[in-house]
Amino acid sequence: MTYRPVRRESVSGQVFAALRDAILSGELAPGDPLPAERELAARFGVNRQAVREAVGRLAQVRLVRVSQGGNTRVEDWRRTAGLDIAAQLAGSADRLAVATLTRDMLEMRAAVGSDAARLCAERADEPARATVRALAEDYARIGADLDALAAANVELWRAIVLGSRNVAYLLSFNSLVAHALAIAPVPPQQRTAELLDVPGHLRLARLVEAGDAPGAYDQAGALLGRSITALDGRS
Amino acid sequence: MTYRPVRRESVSGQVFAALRDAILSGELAPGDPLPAERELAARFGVNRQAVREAVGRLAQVRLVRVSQGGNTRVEDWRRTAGLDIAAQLAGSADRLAVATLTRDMLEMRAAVGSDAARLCAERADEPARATVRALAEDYARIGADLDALAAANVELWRAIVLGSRNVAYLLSFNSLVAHALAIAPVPPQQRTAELLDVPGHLRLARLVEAGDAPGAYDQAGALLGRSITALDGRS
DNA sequence: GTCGATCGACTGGTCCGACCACTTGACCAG
DNA sequence: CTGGTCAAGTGGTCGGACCAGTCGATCGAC
Repeated sequence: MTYRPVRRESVSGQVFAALRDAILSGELAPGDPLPAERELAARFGVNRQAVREAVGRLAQVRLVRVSQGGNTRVEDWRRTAGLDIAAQLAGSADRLAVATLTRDMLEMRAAVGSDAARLCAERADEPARATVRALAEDYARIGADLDALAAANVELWRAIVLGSRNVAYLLSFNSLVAHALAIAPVPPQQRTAELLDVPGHLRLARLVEAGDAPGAYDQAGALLGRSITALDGRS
Repeated sequence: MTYRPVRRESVSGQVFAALRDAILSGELAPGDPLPAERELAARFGVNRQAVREAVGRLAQVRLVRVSQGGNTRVEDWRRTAGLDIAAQLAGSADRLAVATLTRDMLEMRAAVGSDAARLCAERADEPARATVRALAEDYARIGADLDALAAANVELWRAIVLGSRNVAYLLSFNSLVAHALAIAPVPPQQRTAELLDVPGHLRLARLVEAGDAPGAYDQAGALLGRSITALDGRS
């Protein structure tokens, strides 16, 4: 048998998850007041502090809005929540399938990634270009191990995004990576075509290093687009 | 004189802000252990609960990682943090200028927005298309009031992003909008050219409604790119 | 001396019960 | 109708206690 880490979640974490799911699933509709903290504490059978921590985290991701004296109200996550809750949308959201979510992430990755490659070719400094080149060469040395390729792929792309000198892209990239791990492990078999295209990645690195912005943009789009079409079939 | 809301921030909010700034500014380096909660409470002169709430929020945005028994350690926000902290990077981050951050946001908006327009033209259902059309017509009726245009612009784009049926884009859009409000009010004078191009927005809406994906993509890119170049000059 | 178990100090996690600060709405006087 | 008062309810803070893990120093067996 395989040994996996024992499930060990803090009380406040469980409360957070429960409320989050209730909100994302629509059970608690936008505008609804959350039950009072004291009541939630009683209902969950935990201390009020635990509830407060959970609510604080919910507020941090803008799933609720608290106001002293007044009620804590459920926000409309479609209008307020940020990319960081995407992963947690998988099971809980209305009828949102994992496949759809994955497709969405891949699409965004393609849009952001190719523009980052363009900017990287345009304004990365020398060290950054060298890093991209080195990581691309590492990538080429790996072989056919899909998991290793996926890991190295993340590092290569991180270097490209860093080279783009665009913080927004960098932070989005972090979210996408984090969620890719959180959701279904981004079916690597669906990324086979992309990951195994070693020459394509080398070419991308060369274009970036040469400062060929349009070329890098196109090549990045070609690479990243592959996994999307691989995933299509319903849509 | 103008009356603005009195500044009123909760204790835990202040602690959160202080620690966040210390991390984003590099004062607390990645890997560093955070002082113990009890000590932070003493140093800030607040109760430990307040500290705990602040730390919980920091963990939620992945600026720190807590582990029972062990120390709470500072994460490398460049590798872990999500888009939601972007706004708060403005003053605190290393040497990150507001102008750069704004440019980054605009660039991302352009990349995401134009692809969203493409997808919206491709797979929005009828009601969604009708909404886009209606909002574009509203937009055209506003006139030269830049603030009103900016507000209507957000709604129009929200409809387009919704029509794209891509949740990742939707959530990113939320973050971008939220932060645009948080940072410098996105110098509207730098968006003048974009905002005042009413025919351009109407054309975009028509292309979306007609299902012309490439056309919508190009038109969106043209509109959104304008504010970036308007902001350039150093770069 | 090396290895391993033990133990204690320290850190985060939870709980209790109390009080403060604020909002809301009912009520009442003008 | 207006404005003020008041009580109830809600979030915010406090302190002090104890539980539950981690980590390193210590000490015994080999």
